[in-house]
Amino acid sequence: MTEIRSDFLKVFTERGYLHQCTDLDALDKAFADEIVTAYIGFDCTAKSLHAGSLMQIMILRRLQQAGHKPIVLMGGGTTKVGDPTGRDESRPLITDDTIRENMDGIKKVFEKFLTFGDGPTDAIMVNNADWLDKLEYIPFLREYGPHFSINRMLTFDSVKLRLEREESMTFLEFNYMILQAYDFVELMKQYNCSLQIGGSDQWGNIVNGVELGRRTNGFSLYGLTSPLLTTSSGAKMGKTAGGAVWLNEDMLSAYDYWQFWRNTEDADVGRFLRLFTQIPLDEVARLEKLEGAELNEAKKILADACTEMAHGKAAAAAAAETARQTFEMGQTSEGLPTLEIPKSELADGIPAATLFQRTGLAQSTSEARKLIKGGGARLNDEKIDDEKAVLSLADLDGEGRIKLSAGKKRHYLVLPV
RNA sequence: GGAGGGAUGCCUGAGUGGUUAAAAGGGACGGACUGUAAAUCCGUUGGCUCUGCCUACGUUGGUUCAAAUCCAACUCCCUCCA
Repeated sequence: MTEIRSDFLKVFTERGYLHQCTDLDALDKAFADEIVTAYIGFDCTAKSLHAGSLMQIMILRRLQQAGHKPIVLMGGGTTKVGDPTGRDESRPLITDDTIRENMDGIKKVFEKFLTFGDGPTDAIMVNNADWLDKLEYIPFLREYGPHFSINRMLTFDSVKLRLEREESMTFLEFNYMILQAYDFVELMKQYNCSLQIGGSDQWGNIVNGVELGRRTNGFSLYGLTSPLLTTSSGAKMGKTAGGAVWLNEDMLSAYDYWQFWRNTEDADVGRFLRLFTQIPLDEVARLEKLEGAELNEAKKILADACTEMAHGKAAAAAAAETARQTFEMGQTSEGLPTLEIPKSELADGIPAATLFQRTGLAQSTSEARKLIKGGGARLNDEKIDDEKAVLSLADLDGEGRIKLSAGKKRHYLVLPV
């Protein structure tokens, strides 16, 4: 193909967001000549999005910065059906109430990354339940059904893999791709949205939408996908000791979020800097060349930049400072996660295992006991040897608090009140 | 509607009357080594008021001194036939 001309696609390819495109040349021309409206859909299966969706969010942010219009499509309708892509089993059905709650939680994160409003390049958020809920079965089937070939649908990975693995796929799930295709056409009609972006696993769904638009209305639609993200050691992106790396502060603290990025594998630093920060490419090139322990500096810059975007400058700085005190100075920092317990309870004595369980450092008191037995539990930085140890006021440190640690990285402060 | 196969711990998957909280692998967590990395090695991996007790092999009931293992019914899934 010829040289890429548009600013957006230049950034998109240089930074490593590009996986596939339905027609890169034509799309490049569109981006160079006009304001393109593009959308990415998000399922409402949890109260917050997690790091796995961060790449899509960054893409919308970049799109807006390059002078185009992003649409955040909330899957209020499609979540009721459940995307079978990449799943061996049907999703459990989610109730309407839960979907609504999830959507409210997810909305919050976009305000941090995008500028919403009524201007030509302001982001908008729409909910596909607005049109999907109203569909009438027979008219919909008659109008759109003829454009879908079952033969073809069976060849899409989302369906094919299920059938090959001899897992069942219900008719409900089978319809997901039809609805997603219809979304695209609807967004084109309502908002002149001509581009759908998504992860590479969404390719089949996206292509369906592009074709449906062409067949029903003669639209010229485009599809663009980003690579599926895994860490260099092959693990799925977005897991940490405590579970998923949520983007909402009430699901995962800024400190833990910062820690997640700080713990990036060496081999991923450059890639993550390009994908998840806006640090200039020449600076990224310099950072990723650092060797050995020096690479840790790059990881801190990555963590700072990511945390700043998701939680704000102040929270990022606080998280970095807490980490510095905890790991580099070996001190007890105010910024660590904190649990308050009644002073009277501590005066009576409280088993260490129970306290570990209450902070969440251990899932159960049994697990806490095993942690102690295995030598991974510490009290004010001293190893706990007795799994039946009982803590009391005598265990408070000079500052009047107790620091509990599970392993080297997970710490908690217990404050008597 | 008919015939057959299946449902085991976070996941995959062995076990087909007692020594089974249940092999093995994966994942996860902890330890060692390091650089708050990876790889490697070691340990742990149902819960609790923990030398004991309680719950667990789809659900419910039964046989037995004893069941994940045998029987019956039910639920769900798969395959083939109509």
